[in-house]
Amino acid sequence: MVPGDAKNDDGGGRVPSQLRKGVLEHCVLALLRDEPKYGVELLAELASVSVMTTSQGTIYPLLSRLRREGFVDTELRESPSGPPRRYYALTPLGRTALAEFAGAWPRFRDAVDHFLNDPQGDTA
Amino acid sequence: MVPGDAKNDDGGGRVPSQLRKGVLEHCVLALLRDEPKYGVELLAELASVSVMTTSQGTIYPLLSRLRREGFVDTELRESPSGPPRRYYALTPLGRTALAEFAGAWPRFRDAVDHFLNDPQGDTA
DNA sequence: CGGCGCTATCTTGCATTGCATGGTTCCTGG
DNA sequence: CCAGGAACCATGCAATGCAAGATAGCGCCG
Repeated sequence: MVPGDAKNDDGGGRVPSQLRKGVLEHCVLALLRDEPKYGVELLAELASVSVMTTSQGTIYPLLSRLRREGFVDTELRESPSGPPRRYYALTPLGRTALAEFAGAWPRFRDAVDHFLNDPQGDTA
Repeated sequence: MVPGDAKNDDGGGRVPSQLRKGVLEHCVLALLRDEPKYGVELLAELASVSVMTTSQGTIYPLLSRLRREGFVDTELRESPSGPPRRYYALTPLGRTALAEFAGAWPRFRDAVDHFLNDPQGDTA
């Protein structure tokens, strides 16, 4: 098994992996907002908030997609020790997508909160 | 096309359909928390919060899955006018699943908020 | 100098799940 | 009887996270 892989994080609260669908991509864009980062670095920053822990098999296909669709630009840089790293940087298109998601997310989040807390539409 | 179908709700705020993955199912469980409901009724209540608008092609396979996995129990009742309706009611297992999700959701929600608002881990 | 392990990237195949489309059944109204 | 609507369901597709495995550069230690 490849080191750095993440199994199901049952400790403390299992979050169905399906929840991450369509969100992980935008979290990655958010992480790139201020500066370019490379794959393993992104993986570590995601894992710093345990529910977002994911694996290389998830992040690399995702990054390839972002690149193919023009949301990020890449640049190969040498590492001080180890193989070269591929850095990903937001393009203007990527920034637009991030802003769109940032606008849509609160509506979605509040909708789920609504159904969980007030499923019958009771008047509070 | 079947009446009552919902296309992409672009008006007012596009929410990627992938976002709903793994959430819709639990919203349905939440809607059934207090009383049994039938398919078209669930569809209408979901649509009352526009970002959750979905179609029959989504809800019926989902309900079948919930039934197959023992989260809901079903009962056929006659309608005052029209074909009989299949009512879905939560089983104890379904309540457990709902409670689990209700516990996991806030962690997930806060994680996304974190990345969107504070991607670099800055101290506020 | 040669093997081992670490960092880092990438590929393949699969499972889950929302969605579009289309079809069937039952009831009501003309 | 026929038209139309309400309600249910099945099929096939597409998006995407994931497990598992392959490859390559670099440094350490024997």
